[in-house]
Amino acid sequence: MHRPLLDYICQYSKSFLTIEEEEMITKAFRPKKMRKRQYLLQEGNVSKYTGFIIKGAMRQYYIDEKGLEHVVYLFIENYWATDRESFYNLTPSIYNIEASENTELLIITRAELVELMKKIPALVEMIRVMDDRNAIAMQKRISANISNTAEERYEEFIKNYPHFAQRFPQHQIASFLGIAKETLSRIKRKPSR
Amino acid sequence: MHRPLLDYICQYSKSFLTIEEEEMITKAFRPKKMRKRQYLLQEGNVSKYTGFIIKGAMRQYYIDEKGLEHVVYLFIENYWATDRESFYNLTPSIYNIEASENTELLIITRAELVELMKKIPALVEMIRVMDDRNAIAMQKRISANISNTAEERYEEFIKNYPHFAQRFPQHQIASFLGIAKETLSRIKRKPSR
DNA sequence: GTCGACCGTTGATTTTTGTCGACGGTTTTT
DNA sequence: AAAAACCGTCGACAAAAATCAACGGTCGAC
Repeated sequence: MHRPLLDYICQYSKSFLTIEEEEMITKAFRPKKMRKRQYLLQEGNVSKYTGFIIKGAMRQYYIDEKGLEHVVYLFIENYWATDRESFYNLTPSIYNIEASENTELLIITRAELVELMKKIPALVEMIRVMDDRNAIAMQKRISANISNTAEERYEEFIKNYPHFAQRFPQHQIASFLGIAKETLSRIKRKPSR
Repeated sequence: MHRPLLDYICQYSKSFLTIEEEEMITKAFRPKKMRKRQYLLQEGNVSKYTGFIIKGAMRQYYIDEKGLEHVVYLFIENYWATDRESFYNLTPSIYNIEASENTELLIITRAELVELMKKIPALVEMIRVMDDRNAIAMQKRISANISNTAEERYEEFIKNYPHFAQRFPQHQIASFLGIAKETLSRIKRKPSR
């Protein structure tokens, strides 16, 4: 079941892994099965693991002072789920990461990951490339948030992430886009052009 | 004039630089002086350089289809100015990076940076740490954008970046926060608590 | 099979924010 | 020194989106 992860590393590092490296990775990333509604991370805890999603879907959200949920990330296969700040600093997180479907993950702790990075250059390179792509994606999301209307943001979301709309309930997508669920419902109803 | 950069690398990589490393860095990062209103990057061009700001201030923005300017980043001393996507992929950028004051930079090309990273581990480590901090900062900005009102976003901005309010005109800060300049003017007028 | 959560939808209304036009005070340019 | 550009502010109004309340459908738990 580690194949998707190994492929992923090769793809993004643009290099090959030796058999020994593959074995080290397979040993370090432990499989974890989660049922729908289980938490990979709960508010107040340290984000102990980074999880690579093999099969399933998750969402990351926080609860504000008024008790309202705000979705900050949606994850499906081949995404990395963790609260980066908490995972790196080992500080308590304000976020929850919850399985939206029954989900299979490969998980690793910070200490294990640091060790593995010392031994496997391709992993370091993969992480660097992911950081870059992630920074670019976040920049685009910020651009959309500061300059587009709710409708434009939704259309862009559907265009860029067509699979997500089928996997997550509509009110969570609305939250992810920063709009009320009723507003999203009305946007979808009205004939776009 | 390279001292701030060398200090910066030591600080974030948590390691020391040898004399030889310092010399390599000093040779690779070239000083560039820019007058207010000059461009480090213009829309349509490749973001050829990454610039480390020694003295001064810059802003990164783009012009939308309606001809309106949207500020996506504000930079002051000890910030890195570049369009990451364009710099990394060598593709044309949609952004402009303009000096808001007379500014002194240290600039480096992608090819030079790649070479330098092969020779200086502390530089690689510094970039990794910066990527982390940057990802965390962007995540917070996204959280604020999807869940806070204009007034809350402004207060958070003032709290987290107190120096910026003095360095940039108010309408640029409004744009950065994703609100109309008139709205920001009204927020400031009204007695906050 | 029934009950209760969850989910999406709709209408009515309120709140927030944007747009437009105008004005006076600076600063910059010529 | 005059002209032009820039900047923040304000009022009136329009548009966008949030909020509140209610309803019917689906699905899972018991």
